[in-house]
Amino acid sequence: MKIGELAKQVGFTVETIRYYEKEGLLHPALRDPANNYRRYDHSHLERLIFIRRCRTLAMTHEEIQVLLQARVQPNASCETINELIDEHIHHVQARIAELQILETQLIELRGQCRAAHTTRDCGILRELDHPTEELTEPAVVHSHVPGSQCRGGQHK
Amino acid sequence: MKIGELAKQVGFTVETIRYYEKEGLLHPALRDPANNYRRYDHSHLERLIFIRRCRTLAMTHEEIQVLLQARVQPNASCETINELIDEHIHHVQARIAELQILETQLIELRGQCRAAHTTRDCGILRELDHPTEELTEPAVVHSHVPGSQCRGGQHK
DNA sequence: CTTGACCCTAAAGCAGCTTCAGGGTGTTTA
DNA sequence: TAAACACCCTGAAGCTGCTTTAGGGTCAAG
Ligand SMILES: [Zn+2]
Ligand SMILES: [Zn+2]
Ligand SMILES: [Zn+2]
Ligand SMILES: [Zn+2]
Repeated sequence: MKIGELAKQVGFTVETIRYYEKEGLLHPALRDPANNYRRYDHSHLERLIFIRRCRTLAMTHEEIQVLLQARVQPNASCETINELIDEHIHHVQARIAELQILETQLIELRGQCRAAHTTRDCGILRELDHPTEELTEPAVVHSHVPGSQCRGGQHK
Repeated sequence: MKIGELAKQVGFTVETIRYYEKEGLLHPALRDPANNYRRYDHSHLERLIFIRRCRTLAMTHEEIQVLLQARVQPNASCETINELIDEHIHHVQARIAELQILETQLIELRGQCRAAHTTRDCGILRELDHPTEELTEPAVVHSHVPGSQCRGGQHK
């Protein structure tokens, strides 16, 4: 099948699939000699489904590579896999903890302004200007899983 | 004061401060005509402290710009500020919710392998290969606050 | 007068894509 | 038969918020 159909089947865009090939996550497809189009078979599809599931679980390409390796070594011990998943769970839990601290701080900050008034008298700005507690220290350390930063608003 | 001292006072690196100037978060500093070094005064310091607090709270530069604007318009209503903070709290809460779903899924996945054996028989790989439930759907939608993805391990 | 600490700029790198620019292929339809 | 349209290709740049690198000037102390 051609890349467009593959994309539809697995739920990636064609660009993403080409990107994965370039990154080495997906084996290069055979090319149709007539037009140089990529041709995919069932093994590509299975591999992409696997990758998609891993990405859905927020693994890095590096982590996924390890799992893909293990997948083609059926006689090896699965200890590596277990460790990887365990570590990854820690990554996610660490990020959750960071974000929960953030949430608390933000809600407290929000509480500094109840009624609408001029910015001059806004408790929020005041708080941001003169951090009261030493919450100046980064609640968000750079743990392995990002997600502390707030990205540009693409929600309409 | 020079950039190095300012950096020490506010806890940014000099590179970050120069970067903020280039991005328009921080007003360009006056330059010492003799050597072209940047010279900072107290207002720069205050502004940087404000920015630092906002970054600690995981706001984007865009969000911070809005707050900085409000800060220099003392007679405007602080409604904008309240809305911004409220929205930002939602960003964080949404990301926490996503990560908690992730956590649940990962722990369930981990439960597929109890004893160590060969990868051929590993329940984890099996599960990743053939997603049982339709958890194939992205638990991690791209909400405004990132943090679903797991970045390359820089923890030693 | 050299060492070391500090300052400068411009460009590239990070993760994981997405978007763009510029062009070929292939089927359908007016 | 030609235009329209959907699909394919490549390579490079853009996104976020910095950090790192390369390559160089400035200045105080020893
Ligand atoms: Zn991880
Ligand atoms: Zn207010
Ligand atoms: Zn936000
Ligand atoms: Zn196992």
